[in-house]
Amino acid sequence: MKWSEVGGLSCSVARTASVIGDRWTILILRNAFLRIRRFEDFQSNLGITRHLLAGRLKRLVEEGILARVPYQDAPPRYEYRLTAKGKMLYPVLIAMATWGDAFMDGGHGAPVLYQHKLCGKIVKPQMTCPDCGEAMHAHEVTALPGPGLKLADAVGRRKRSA
Amino acid sequence: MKWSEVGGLSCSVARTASVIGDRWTILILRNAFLRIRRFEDFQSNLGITRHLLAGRLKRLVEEGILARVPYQDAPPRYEYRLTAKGKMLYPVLIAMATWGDAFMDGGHGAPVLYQHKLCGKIVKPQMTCPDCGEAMHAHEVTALPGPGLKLADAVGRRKRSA
DNA sequence: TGGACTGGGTTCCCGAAAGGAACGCGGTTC
DNA sequence: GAACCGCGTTCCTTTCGGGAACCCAGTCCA
Repeated sequence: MKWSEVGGLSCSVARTASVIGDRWTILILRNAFLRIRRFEDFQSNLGITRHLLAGRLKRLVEEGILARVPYQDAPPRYEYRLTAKGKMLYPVLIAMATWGDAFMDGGHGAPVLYQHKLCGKIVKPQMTCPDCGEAMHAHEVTALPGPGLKLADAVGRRKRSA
Repeated sequence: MKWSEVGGLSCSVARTASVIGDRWTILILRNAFLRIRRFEDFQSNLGITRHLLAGRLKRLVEEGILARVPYQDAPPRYEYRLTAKGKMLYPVLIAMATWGDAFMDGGHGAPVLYQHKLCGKIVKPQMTCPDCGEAMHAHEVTALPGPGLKLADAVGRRKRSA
């Protein structure tokens, strides 16, 4: 399955999903952002089987999202650290956390709070337009074909009936 | 597997991942945001098997992310529309699209551009702090235990060695 | 100097889920 | 009344995930 081209167009969401679009990978990244870096720590913290963890870490390293770096020489040991590319996934994780806090908290409130170091406030991060600074919601955004578009999409085939 | 509690804590990311954390579900939601609403359209657009599509749509309806609403009476036909809860997932999809555009474009540029209707500009949405308005990056955020936290996390067990 | 330990994996087996394709079914159109 | 449409469901095969055991180099300790 060529996930990156699912949907009849070269879709950035599909390409991203092809890399981080499974539960374990998302949770590994979450832990990576929480400064967990070692095989044993990922394994014990997540309860993932060693087998799957090895595969996921390998994939993330291949994709340049994690880097396998030595942290001691004798015996040689490695840890997995987010690369710059990996760190750029933070908005995805934060968006998921924010949504989960809002809708899946089971009535107990958010399990984790996010404090913005620059201003010191506990905040719920939001997606904004870098141009006008306003929050961006689904109905305020228009998707347009870009330069990397390869194939026609089904959008517009059936005109919005609402 | 109780995905919502993986990691030894009731994690919002895990809870969100338990609902939308697989490739097909993400792509279905992407299409839903692109105003695709009908079984046949999802199926032909994504190439997903009818079997899996039926299951994913059912799950998303159960979770209150999509609503199955009739659009004609004879014969009775239904379409799947994002609920308010579903629409709140837009930041997750936008974050994924933005990341994919930045790192997975294969050198061809972004396949889809996002125009903010309020200001008319083509933008790359970003995560910001609603308090101070600055962009939020991974190293500028501190995660703190919140009221919904049930169990101790491994964070802090091994003090940041970097 | 050899036994236990540690970090970081790999192998094996089995049951669950995904892929692919065909089938079903109520209702409508020609 | 045959074809068609929208929306699924069933069946079968292949792949993937869960669980546990095993491995292995290097170190620590007696």
